[in-house]
Amino acid sequence: MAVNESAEDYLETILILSKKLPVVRSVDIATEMGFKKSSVSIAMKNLRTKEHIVVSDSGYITLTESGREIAEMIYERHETFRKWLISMGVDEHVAAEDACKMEHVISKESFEAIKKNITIE
Amino acid sequence: MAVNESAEDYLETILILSKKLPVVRSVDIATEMGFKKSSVSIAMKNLRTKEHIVVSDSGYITLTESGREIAEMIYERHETFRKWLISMGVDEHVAAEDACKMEHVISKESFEAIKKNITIE
DNA sequence: TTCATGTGTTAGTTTATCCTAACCATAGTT
DNA sequence: AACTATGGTTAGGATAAACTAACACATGAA
Repeated sequence: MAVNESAEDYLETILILSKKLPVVRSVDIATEMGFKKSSVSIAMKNLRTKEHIVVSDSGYITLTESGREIAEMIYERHETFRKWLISMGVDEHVAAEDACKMEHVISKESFEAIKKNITIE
Repeated sequence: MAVNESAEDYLETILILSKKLPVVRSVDIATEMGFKKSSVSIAMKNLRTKEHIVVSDSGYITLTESGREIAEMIYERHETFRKWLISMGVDEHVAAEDACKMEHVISKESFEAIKKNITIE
């Protein structure tokens, strides 16, 4: 179940894209993340072998149970940190960037403690 | 002046060690961080060429002005996050670990906002 | 003096991610 | 049918940061 930071980012991006696109393809991920399609291709191969995603014959990517779990965990952290920082007056762009990094490095225990203790707005 | 995460960790460790040891050597850093001495040797070479440290003939390491600045910034963040997490009930060990990661990834702007808004204790 | 220990360095390896470049397949257009 | 664009894959390169292994050097003890 353990994944590295890079894989977490890809999974989160797939989740976000699946909210706004009818289907998610490698090239969509590459565009969104600003990576080359070759990099995404290899990352998808890894996620596939770890069974965090399934890829259809047409190249449509969907999260598996485990992939979705990771993606949603990361996404929740992202949104929590981002909104919290913004509510304290941090620039929106900076807040999103910092949230994007903090979301990966924090333990479950610390995140739960923070979530319980902070007030947004 | 920009340094990467790894270099920041080394500088912070040198600062911490200099508070509790009469002199700081490569091997002390290796022991503290759990790295091999060869890794530390190379890291010290980099810090030396960037003039963040000075190494005496006997191998004693001291921070330069710029090195100390970085180390103290990181250390302040570390202590702020660590104490804050502990004050919210997070296990001491986990708090230290998470602080050690958060300290590197956050922007100055976000850190100042957090520092202003959190209450420790 | 010889030998073990402690410290530091160097060379070369590993792993993780990114990259460029080249290629293949499909589908739509002329 | 031939061309072109789109999307995916593969091979190979770059970089960063750790590693192992081997060696140099100094010092203190047998």
